[in-house]
Amino acid sequence: MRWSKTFIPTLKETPSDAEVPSHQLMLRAGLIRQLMAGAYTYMPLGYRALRKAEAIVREEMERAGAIELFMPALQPIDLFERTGRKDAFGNVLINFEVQRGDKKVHLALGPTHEEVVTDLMSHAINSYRQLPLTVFQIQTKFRNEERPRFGVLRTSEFLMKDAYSFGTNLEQLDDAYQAMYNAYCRIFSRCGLTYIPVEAESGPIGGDASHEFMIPAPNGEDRIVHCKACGYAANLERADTGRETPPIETAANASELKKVDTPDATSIEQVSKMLDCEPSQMIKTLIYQADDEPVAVLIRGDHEANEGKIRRELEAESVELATPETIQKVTGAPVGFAGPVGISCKVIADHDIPVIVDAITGANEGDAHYTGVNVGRDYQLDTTFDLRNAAAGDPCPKSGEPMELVHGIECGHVFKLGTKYSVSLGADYLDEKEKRHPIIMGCYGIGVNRIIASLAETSNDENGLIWPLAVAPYEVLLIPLNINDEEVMKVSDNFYSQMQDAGIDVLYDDRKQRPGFKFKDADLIGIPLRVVVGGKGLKEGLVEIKWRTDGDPTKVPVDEAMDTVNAMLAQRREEEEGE
RNA sequence: CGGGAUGUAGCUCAGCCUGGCAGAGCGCUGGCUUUGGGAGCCAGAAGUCGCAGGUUCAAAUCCUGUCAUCCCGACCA
Repeated sequence: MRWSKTFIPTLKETPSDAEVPSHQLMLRAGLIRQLMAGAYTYMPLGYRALRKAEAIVREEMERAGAIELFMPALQPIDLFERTGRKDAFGNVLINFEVQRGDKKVHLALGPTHEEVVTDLMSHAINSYRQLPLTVFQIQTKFRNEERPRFGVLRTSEFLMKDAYSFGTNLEQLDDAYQAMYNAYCRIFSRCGLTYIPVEAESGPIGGDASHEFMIPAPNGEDRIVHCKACGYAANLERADTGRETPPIETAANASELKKVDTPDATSIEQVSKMLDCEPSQMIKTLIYQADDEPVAVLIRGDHEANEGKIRRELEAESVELATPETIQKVTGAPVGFAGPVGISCKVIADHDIPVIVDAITGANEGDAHYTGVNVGRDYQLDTTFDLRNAAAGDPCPKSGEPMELVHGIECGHVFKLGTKYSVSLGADYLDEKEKRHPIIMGCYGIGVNRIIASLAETSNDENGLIWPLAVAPYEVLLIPLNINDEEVMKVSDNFYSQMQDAGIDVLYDDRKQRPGFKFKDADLIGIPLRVVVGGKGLKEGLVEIKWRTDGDPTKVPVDEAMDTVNAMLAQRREEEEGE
């Protein structure tokens, strides 16, 4: 493609609305343009990259045995009512009524396609002989994000590859899941991304029934803990910590229990400021309503309670923060002054609680806290639990080594669904004994835009983007330095047609611009291989070839240049595949 | 939905406090020169100062409302 004939509006300055690197660079490199919050046009260069990523996804899906189909984005709201997800999605589900003759039809724009695909299979699958089956599609999804942000990382309309597996038993589900998991690893590595498969919320099936594929990036929305030693990684909410119950005994040097006035100080922050202490010295006493029973949960002041873990330890159906009335009843104090000393309900504590010597807690009395609170003497614990979110430095549950906190961009998710949708939408099959069973399903998503955005986010330098060959909009950027120089143009035109003939994706910068201008644009858009034809070099019979990441170009005789380019591309392709 | 910020030329921004001709750089158009890391000179085009209302002789500037965008939080397949 000739640059002069395509449409690549690069920007010298960074638009003020863009904050994260991917957004800034994609805008500046002319890959995208914003229409409104959460909706972007993919410009020719950006769309080429997107389509290359899409092609890799498609290839690997097919290699894994999945079959491509294409479902409607417009869906009847009825399907979401039957699965209960109209309420579950709430505002996120874009839905509206349209007039059709004398009827009103209530439609939704698909945020995902479990309903549609399950409905499809409920009609199309009758027998166990038709299973297992995995289908996929690559299609635009719609979600009314309450807050679209980070440019193209979180949008209300996005390209997603979604696959769904159908099987008769757990072995078939495991096989499909494993096939998808492996395909995802290949996809992300072929796209040149470093990725971490992360254990995620596993739902009703339990075990390792769900993984998210995270691209580590400082601006990622998700926080995960990661053990470098053994590779264990999990969502902050999901992650176990390898901590154990410490000895529960009163410290020998414990100070006296004292009540101090803390007027209006109801938060950890306020109390720590008023009493001039660290939040880690404090015990947060949260009163939860676990089903019908109020329970006090003790968490260190600087930690975050994890309601999922609390619910599991209490074996409760539901856990939520208690009402002010309940708190008043249990603690005898208004909200913000609860503490374990003399409280009148069940108390459970996190592992980190009993080791706090001379802790500070609420006094179960308005405007007052205790200092010098010590386990065994002032309050009693039988044992302790893992009740909080994991934090940097926590020991890994597998290796015991300290874990690090990593921010990540969620680019893929594999999930064992079980029979949730097949039951509610009546997708059954008959087994060999003519017995009816719900089909066992799995679902597997990849955000294709996020592959591109993650690359922009993580693969760049101060001059611009750096594409891997596999996803780059073009593989080679051919630059004649002076289009008024006949000799330069003769050689360049010749290269251009030879490259096209060789099947190389080449962008030909035939614009009437000064060399500096072209070099700056070249670095900005980050095409992997740059071939420069200039008057000076030609006098010695040389052209310059350089990877985007190289410091200096290699000078090559004109008649060897094509061979060199082909060889360099071939080698790089092999390296990227082999990763 | 709560908190914060910003809306002035295609882009980056000044002007607003203290009301009085609508500004600069980049980009764009034409011309000449230049041609190895975002060129120089000359001449131009380009704005409903987000929108609506109010105060005033007079509003980009002050007041009220509203919309949009960005950031933090809440929420989130």
